[in-house]
Amino acid sequence: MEIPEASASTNRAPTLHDIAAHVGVSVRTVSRVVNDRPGPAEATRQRVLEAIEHMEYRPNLLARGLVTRQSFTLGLVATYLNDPFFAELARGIQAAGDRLGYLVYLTSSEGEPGRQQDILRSLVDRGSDGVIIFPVRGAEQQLISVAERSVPVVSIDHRIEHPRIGSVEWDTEHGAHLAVEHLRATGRHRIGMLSSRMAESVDEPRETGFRKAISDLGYDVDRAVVWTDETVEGGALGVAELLRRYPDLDGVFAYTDIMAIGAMRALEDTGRAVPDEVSVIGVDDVELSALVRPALTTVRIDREQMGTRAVEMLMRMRADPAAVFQHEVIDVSLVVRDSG
Amino acid sequence: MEIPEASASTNRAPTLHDIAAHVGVSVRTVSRVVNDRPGPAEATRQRVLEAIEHMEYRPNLLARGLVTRQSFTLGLVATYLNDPFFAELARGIQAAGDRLGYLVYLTSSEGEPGRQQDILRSLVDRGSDGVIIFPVRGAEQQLISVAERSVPVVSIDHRIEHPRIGSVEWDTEHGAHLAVEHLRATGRHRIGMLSSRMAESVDEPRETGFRKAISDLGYDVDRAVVWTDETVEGGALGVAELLRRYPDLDGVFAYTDIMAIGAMRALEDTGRAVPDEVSVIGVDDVELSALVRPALTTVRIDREQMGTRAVEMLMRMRADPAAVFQHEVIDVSLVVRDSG
DNA sequence: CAATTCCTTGCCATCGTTGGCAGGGAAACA
DNA sequence: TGTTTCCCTGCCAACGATGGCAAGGAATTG
Repeated sequence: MEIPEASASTNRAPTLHDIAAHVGVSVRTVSRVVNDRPGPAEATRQRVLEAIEHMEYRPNLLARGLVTRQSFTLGLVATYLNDPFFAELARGIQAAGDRLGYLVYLTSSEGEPGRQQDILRSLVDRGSDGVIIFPVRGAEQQLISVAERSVPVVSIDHRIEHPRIGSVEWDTEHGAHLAVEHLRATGRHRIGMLSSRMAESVDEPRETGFRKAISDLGYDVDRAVVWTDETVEGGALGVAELLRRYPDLDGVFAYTDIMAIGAMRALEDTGRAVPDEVSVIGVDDVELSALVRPALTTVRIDREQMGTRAVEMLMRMRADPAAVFQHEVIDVSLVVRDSG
Repeated sequence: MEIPEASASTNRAPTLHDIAAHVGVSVRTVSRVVNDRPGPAEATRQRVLEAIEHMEYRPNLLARGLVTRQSFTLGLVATYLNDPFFAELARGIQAAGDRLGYLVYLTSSEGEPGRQQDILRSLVDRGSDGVIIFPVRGAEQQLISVAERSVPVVSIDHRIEHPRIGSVEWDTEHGAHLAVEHLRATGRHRIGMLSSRMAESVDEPRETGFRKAISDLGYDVDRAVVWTDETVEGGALGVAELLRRYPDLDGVFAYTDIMAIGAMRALEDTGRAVPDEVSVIGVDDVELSALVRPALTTVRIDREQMGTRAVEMLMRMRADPAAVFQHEVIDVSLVVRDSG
């Protein structure tokens, strides 16, 4: 009564060694059973399996990863975690990874190159088997470093010209066309775009599509674009700037739904009715867009499909490290609701 | 010229061994420098640091974790990833973990015990240093198993009576009081509650608070509660059921904002004006709630603070595994907007 | 019955790191 | 100059798993 029982419940987890000792075979044999590899006789296999069950053995994935150089871990680097867009994308990626036994590190760069660098290092240090990333514009070199350390990288929504980096993109240039054409078909002719601050210094398909689509309208295409944050506030600020430039503004094409919603609120605050006086169209089709009033007209991009395709591409790159230049483009479609 | 240069760019990452060989010291010495431990002379330290810099050495965290039994990895098990509530919580947790050098596995149980079990195993197998979880009700035993494998567990919003499991909760019973009192103060007397399906078989503070707060209204408290999914659709379906029971319904208290929004949409669809005919109050104060129209009145629960506190508690449990019974309660407040 | 083959199993090294301990050299003391 | 002390440094084992190879035994063949 005086010696307290060793707390069996907090014991170290059993290892291959413990199972081997218990059954009376070698560690190597147990390992073969665990990995379902040929060798062990049926009788041995059964005894080992029983011990595994009974002792609640679970393989140590750190140790296994050290030898096999596979951690069954994936990294997702989003931009903003609280943007519902990424949440839905993460869901698609997680679901796809899940089927293959992968667990996902979810992180966010907050759009800062320094943070992105830290995160990428952190992922590589932990032996991630691949990285799916919404790259911060202008920090492509970081991705190249990762890829050259033999970690597959898939870039989302932004093509990077490097033989070891794949990409999955939406055809947002086409999406911009659809949006602007819809605005024009409904009689709008003073159309501005709220673009992303991240797109300011690079060619961005949504902007390109927008510029092309309004180029014949007879006013300065460049002034029709405002760069701002990809947030609700950013959208509100951006539309205020557009109104300053064009008091007769009657159509807005926003880089994301979130920005479009900010724009709608700001327009209402200045007493302009949406869509009666100004139409607003976004891009993404986040769940929220169907819930706000007026419900947002938007260019739908399929995030579940994106997640699946990105993970599949990663797996292909893993299987064949020499594979080169993979770029996939996913179709988009216009969802017409009430805002435009 | 005939022998192609070994592609330096895709070489294996350098190890302690490589650094040691390059500088001409032992692996042990390099390890000491990397970990900033006393021993190496200043001159040696400098030479090693230079080599580390020059060869771009990064420690292999799998190998380190194997020895030290620390992976600098945290697991977060949410319920639904696409619920903005969790996205904002994840953000708080990630920010807190980040400061301490931890990376976060983000996963979702989808409310299914089986999935929760798989995820927990997966996290433990990868040597996670701790788990923060929104537990599936009725599957508490799974958490206990994890805790007894010496992995700290912090449960969110649901207390589990076990010495090795901590919890961080919001005072949602008080929140329910605030909500119902506000409804009554604004003249409502036929008030129903949309509760969570997960709460059907257990005592749930929000329900308890609700029941107490309407107990003197003179109608059957039990019939005033409907259990439904924590989704937009769930909210819509639930409010339809409440209307069937009480055609003169004039107040709704929902388990979450998302459900409240679904309820608002369903009420509008039946021609009932919010808040003129029926008031709606939610719980959470997700970003979305300020954006929908009418803007949602809600019980605000602070998710950033929650994330920080949960991570801090995990660290305390790690530091002192014998620590027992930690339960923290975070205050809530009513945010009055337009819906009620 | 001896030789060959196949099936099963075990031993040893390895992955990249850290912990414990011992040893070498220089500095400090007597 | 001999001895003690204190820095530094390096060797070996360990963490928990897998890979390559060899060895033991049974089964098959000549």
